Amino acid sequence: MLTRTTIEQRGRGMGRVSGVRSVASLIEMMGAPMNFARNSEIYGEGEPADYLYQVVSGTVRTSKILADGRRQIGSIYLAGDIFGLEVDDEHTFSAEAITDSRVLVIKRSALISLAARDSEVAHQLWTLTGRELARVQDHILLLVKTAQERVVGFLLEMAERVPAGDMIELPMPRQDIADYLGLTIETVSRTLTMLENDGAIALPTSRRVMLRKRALGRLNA
Amino acid sequence: MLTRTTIEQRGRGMGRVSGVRSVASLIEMMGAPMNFARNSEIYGEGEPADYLYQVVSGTVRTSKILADGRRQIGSIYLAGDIFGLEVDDEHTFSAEAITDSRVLVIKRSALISLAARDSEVAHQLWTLTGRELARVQDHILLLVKTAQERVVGFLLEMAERVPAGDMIELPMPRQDIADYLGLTIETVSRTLTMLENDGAIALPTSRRVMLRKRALGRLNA
DNA sequence: CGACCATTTGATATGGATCAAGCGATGTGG
DNA sequence: CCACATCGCTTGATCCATATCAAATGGTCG
Repeated sequence: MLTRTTIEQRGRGMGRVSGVRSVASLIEMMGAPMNFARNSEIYGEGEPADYLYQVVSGTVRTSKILADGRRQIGSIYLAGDIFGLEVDDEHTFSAEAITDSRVLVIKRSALISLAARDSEVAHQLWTLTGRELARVQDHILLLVKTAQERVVGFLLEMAERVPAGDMIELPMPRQDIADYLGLTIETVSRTLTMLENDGAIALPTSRRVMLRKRALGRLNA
Repeated sequence: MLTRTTIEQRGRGMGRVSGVRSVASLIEMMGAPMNFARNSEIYGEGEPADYLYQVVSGTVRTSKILADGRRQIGSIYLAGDIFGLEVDDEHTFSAEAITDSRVLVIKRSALISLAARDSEVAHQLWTLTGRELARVQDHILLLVKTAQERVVGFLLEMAERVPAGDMIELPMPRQDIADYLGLTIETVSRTLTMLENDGAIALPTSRRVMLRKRALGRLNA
């Protein structure tokens, strides 16, 4: 865990930055790198949302534990994705590294005060939140479908997001897929074997999936 | 349906407005009133998102039809709520009036250009999108629970949002509740009668619900 | 009163959860 | 280098919550 001091040092002086207005490039220029081991917490639910994060490598999830102990995964972030941005001052979900991950961290207050002066930055913050909203809305649509449709939807989403061809490497174990889709690991597993039997995918290893998009598209009601 | 001309006329001159920076009050001052009959469309999925809306009276839903014909309701808007704000240029859901409704309409482009000059307005737009995000995230948590928990969650949400005591008037028929919760009307109906039998609610009419919050809270895992 | 629509109630079917066991890869200690 | 423990995944058997199909009831408006 990086110390607060280090982050402040790197975050300092943002007011002087000029001509750079993409939040992503601000993070890339001034973010402090931090490493998180598999399953370690990046921030907790209810904690003050003091930082904004960008995934450099690895995979991150946000999640919430329900009263009955079940866990719901809200979002999944892959390399390049920005997460942890809140409009309120508190994180509404917690965030954990799914695999060993490297992220860049930048102070939220610095961005917000920059946004007050620079309308381009303000627009970017808005856009980031809007993208998040769009993803969550898509997620809702997934959650009301059948198990097969959820799994197919998940695979197609991953195929879009990991820059690869038809062979994708799942960035997470079955349990995380299940908690993202609101299913059990057994159902996820069975559904994948079913898809394999139907020739819609191939599973050379449990983490590698060969997608036959034509067939999947047909199953993706 | 109000003509475009009328809306443009009222929307004109926003640049001259000064000292008023809440989006809600901008809409109230300059919005054009429109009326929509029960079940009529306010805007369609995929249409350009040229306007922003505020409910004056009535109830509005946003929805999407899934490939199999089922309908998912994304959000519900009551008097005072702002809806239709998009970061992209297109509406991702359609919006319909659940009951006869009156809404105020304002041009999105006017707000966006105002936001470019006025950081307070920019911050407001961001906040509105952030609130929407928070609601959708809560909605996701509802959708992975049992039928009883979903219905209880819905009732408690309504109790918070309609300014009333323990007796609330449901602003929508069973079918809309079902489509919001990802259930069938039969399950919603049965669950309500069950809650009544358990003494957690009373149902003097199908639209009026007397909430015994103590009991409901206990059921709301 | 009668027609229509929303809601409730009933009977049955089924998709996914649960409980349980087996399997295959990875890693560790002897 | 092999035996064994561990962990993630798959497969199997059964159960149960909710969907589906069907009919009855109730409330509203002409």
